Amino acid sequence: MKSPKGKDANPDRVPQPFDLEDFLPYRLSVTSNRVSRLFAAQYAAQFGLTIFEWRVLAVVGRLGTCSPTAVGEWSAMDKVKVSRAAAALVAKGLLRQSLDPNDGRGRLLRMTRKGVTVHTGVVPLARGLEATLADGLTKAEWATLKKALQKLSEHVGGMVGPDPGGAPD
Amino acid sequence: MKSPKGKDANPDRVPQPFDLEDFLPYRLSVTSNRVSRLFAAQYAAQFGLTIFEWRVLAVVGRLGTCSPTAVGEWSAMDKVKVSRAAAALVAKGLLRQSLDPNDGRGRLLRMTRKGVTVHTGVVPLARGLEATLADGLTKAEWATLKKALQKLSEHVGGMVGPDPGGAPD
DNA sequence: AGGGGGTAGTTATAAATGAAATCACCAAAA
DNA sequence: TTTTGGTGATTTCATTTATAACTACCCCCT
Repeated sequence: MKSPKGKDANPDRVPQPFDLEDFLPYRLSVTSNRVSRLFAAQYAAQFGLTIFEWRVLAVVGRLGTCSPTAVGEWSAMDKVKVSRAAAALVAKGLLRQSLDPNDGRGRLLRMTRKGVTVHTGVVPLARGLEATLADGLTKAEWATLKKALQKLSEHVGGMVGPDPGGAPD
Repeated sequence: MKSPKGKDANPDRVPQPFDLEDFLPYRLSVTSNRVSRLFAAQYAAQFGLTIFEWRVLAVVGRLGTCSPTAVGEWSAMDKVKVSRAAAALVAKGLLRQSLDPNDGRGRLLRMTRKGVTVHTGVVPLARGLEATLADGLTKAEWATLKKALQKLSEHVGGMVGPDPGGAPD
């Protein structure tokens, strides 16, 4: 329950009331976490994937064979997360990792047949879940939400370090 | 950099392109994390507080003397997080914890004088930072963003377990 | 040709987290 | 009054996650 019922017969609070409920960073965090948990539960239940694994799979699906670095750039994940998620996907047989013939340091990730199968299964799930989110809002609200998040993200991105991947989708 | 420059001369991607960039849960997560890191850095630098400590302080400031459970309800934090953050605040001398005279199991949290001082210092910082976020958007976008997050949060809250507090503000 | 400085990716170490166990207590029923 | 089931809060422990260190390599410069 969000706003506990009981009367607050409490005298000793500070003068200028500050409400977390109305504070955007808080709202953003709470909403993001709830959404993430919902999606994570579904990815896990239906395909045994974590959010980060799903992100990596999505990027490799999108780009085709590509480097872990590229995956990181497209998924806002740091290299450690990419490395671990990719290793997990390789272990599950959804991805293959090979050496980059053009750069001895680099690696290349590509989907296996099984990876493609899973990918084509997860994408509709993701889209479907996203659609159920959209259900709760008007078309206009949804559009503005997306745009506003994008703008906020860029605006803030300028005053903060590189993305570590953070909380899951 | 978000969209790496290089042409993708890559043939082997899946048929139906799926773009993480355009996927709301992803955008929400990335934005939330960036905002959280920005705020966390400021709270830490200026007042030596973590996000969770700040949340607890904000709630106790808002409600006055109250139980850890109440703090959890108002801050979307689970009891373990509240317990730890409260302990840290007590150690820092910003909060005092006492026994609930009406219930031997319960505890009561109240701010010390020092706690009040810090609170009245952090609140303007938080408001100021929030205002710089708002700078990046139009008034209308900001308002819709808040409303949309609220609605989304409630909409999703219905299909997911209780809030664990998750990623910081 | 052989440093020096830099990048790609992985691995190790330390700190943060969450689930479950624990402790102390309450309140209702027998 | 003792038992039983349950709640508030803390603590423990296994896992997750972040930070830092490391390995292997590239490339430019001299």
